[in-house]
Amino acid sequence: MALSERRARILALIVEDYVDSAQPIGSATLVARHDLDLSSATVRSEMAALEDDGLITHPHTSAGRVPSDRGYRTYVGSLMNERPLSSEEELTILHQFHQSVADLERWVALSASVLANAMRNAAIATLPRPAEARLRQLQLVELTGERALLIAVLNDAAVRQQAFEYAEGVTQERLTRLAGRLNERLAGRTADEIAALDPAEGPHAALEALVLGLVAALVRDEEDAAAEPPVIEGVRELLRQPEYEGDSDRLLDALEAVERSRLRRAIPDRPLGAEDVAVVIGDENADGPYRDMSFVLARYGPPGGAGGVVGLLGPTRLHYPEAVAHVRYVRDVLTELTRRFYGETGADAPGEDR
Amino acid sequence: MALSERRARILALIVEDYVDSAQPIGSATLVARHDLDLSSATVRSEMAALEDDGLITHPHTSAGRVPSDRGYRTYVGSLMNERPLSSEEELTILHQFHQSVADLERWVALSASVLANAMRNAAIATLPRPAEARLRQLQLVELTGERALLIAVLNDAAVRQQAFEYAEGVTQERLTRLAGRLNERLAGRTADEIAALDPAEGPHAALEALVLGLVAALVRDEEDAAAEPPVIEGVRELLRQPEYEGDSDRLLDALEAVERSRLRRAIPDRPLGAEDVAVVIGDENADGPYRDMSFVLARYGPPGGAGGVVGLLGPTRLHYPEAVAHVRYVRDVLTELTRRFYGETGADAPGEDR
DNA sequence: ATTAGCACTCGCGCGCGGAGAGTGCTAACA
DNA sequence: TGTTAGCACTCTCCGCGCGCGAGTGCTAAT
Repeated sequence: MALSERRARILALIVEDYVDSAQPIGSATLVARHDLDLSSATVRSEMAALEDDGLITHPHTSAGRVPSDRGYRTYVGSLMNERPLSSEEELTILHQFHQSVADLERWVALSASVLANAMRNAAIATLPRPAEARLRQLQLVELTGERALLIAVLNDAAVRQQAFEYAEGVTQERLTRLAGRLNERLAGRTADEIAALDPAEGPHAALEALVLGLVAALVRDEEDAAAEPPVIEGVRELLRQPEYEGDSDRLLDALEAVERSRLRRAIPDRPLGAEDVAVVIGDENADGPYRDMSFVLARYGPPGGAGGVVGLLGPTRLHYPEAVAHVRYVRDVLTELTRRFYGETGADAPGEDR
Repeated sequence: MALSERRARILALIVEDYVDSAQPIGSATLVARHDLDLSSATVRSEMAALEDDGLITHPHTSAGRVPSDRGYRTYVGSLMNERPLSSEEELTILHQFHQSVADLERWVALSASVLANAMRNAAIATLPRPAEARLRQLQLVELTGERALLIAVLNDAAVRQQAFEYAEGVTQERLTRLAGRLNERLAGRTADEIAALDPAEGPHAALEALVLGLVAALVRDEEDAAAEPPVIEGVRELLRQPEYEGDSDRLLDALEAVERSRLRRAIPDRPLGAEDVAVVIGDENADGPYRDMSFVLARYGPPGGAGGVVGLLGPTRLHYPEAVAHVRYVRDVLTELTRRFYGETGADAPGEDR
């Protein structure tokens, strides 16, 4: 059931007006606001048809029309045109990155912050996870006579630490020697490879086995995209949206939805394609609290390399064209920064020198 | 103007009833609920006196009485008795710590979580900061030809990292030698001492100076208690309190108040005494958003050693006796864990073996 | 197919009035 | 002199009815 051009036009106008005003849109208002060459009666009959198709609804009999989730989906899928950012907008965004220190974690948080600000909604971003985690180097530091710290540097330059205890008193010197020995055997290995290694013989076998186990666990965690919940910014922007105004219950529900541990599960774990920006609208979300919200997500990071997810979270009433454009651009910037951080020399990307 | 015993008793009852019910307390209700040997008229005249003293107020003419901030202050200062925790309550709390892994950062977050749960309000905790930060050990790891990672382990077992770039290509081997040399010179030094060191001579002088500067900055940051904002747990518990029910504006204000960067500034930086639990009530707070909230805070950590702050944040209508008792106990547990983590063998403390 | 006209619906804001909780004052009482 | 019963008074809260206005759906004319 392809929409007639006129009907599609009307749907698009309803979506756009409603996104702007957060008010149900009436036929007369629509005609007036856009100087349509139609009477309000005609628009009404088209609206009735759109409602039959399940693309818009009525809050109640005597109110204007509001897009349904399916209506937004149709709009996003085939009706909207994706207004790319102006170069000023791009510069404003780039500028914020250039002011920050050269640290991947900051950049990730900054991405969310930039998106949240630009779109006046919440934004999320996950730290980059390598496609495959390998140990780069480990170090052992004595804390007290029977307590030590294991520090592991991974191939994605992440530093993980873990304190542990052991029975016998061990000196820093012995720990350093052990670290040196282990580095030779473990550098560049994956968690599985480390776990499969033959246990050592000799006097320090117990300690060595202990450390081996810890290292394997640390490396394994690193691959697990779900390990670290995403950062979220702009929660207050989100909650200031009119959908929550004066409705404390919905507001608290939304607050529950943006809890980091909950978000970790809500983000689709199926890897997003490299190029596209995914839009998940309302009831397309599996998890309850997100049923009246939308995600606009993209994967960042070089193809096949370390990467994460960055994107927006808002009510279904989102400025989708702007949202997609912003997410796309921030993703591109972040991909380039990631690439540069890991020192791969890839093709040039949107952000120029710094 | 010392309160007569009867008047004090009435104030205490008003505070306690109001804390329980969140409803203004009328004279008749008070008499009925507590079987007072007084008529409501007598209570009314006492209430009028308490109101003259500024200890309670009227929301409006025909409503019951509500404690003022000064009323709470008087109650906390001299009227309440500090119900210590029952041993079941203590065990429940200890239990939660024992189930967690042996990691100080987790423990700190857990403390806030435990407090928030027990008191159905928000709770905060800062990571421990050493009284004096010293470098324990550093390590340099090559990332790419012109990018490396500096890892510093500090005397409080904290691990800090910082990526940096330099012009010439440098091998891991050279970095390792440099790290070894620097460790000999820098181990156990404070930021000031590191910054005051003579710059190196020779071929790697530039690189060495760069690393020295970074190390000094990292160590200095560590001493800065304000560097890392406190963790906060139980925000939703707090916002579910009746004071915010149905009032989205106040709710959003409170949400602003619990933002971590804001909390960092709100926590009194004057070091709390070792023993006491500090209660900051309503308008005793300098910062606006906290004017109708109360903190119940305590310092944890061995005296003179590494420590932080743990405590509660709620509306002024708090169960102060329980709050103080809980904060005190969690502080004691956390102090003991901190002490154990750093390997000092101090006197025994509440938590027993694990 | 489009449109003007029209009756109808329903949410929203407003004013009103009564119920209920609580106060403050006064006068009587021990 | 402190305490208490009695009473008038004050406000808030809540439900109710009502009119306004925006908007719909239908019908009949173009």
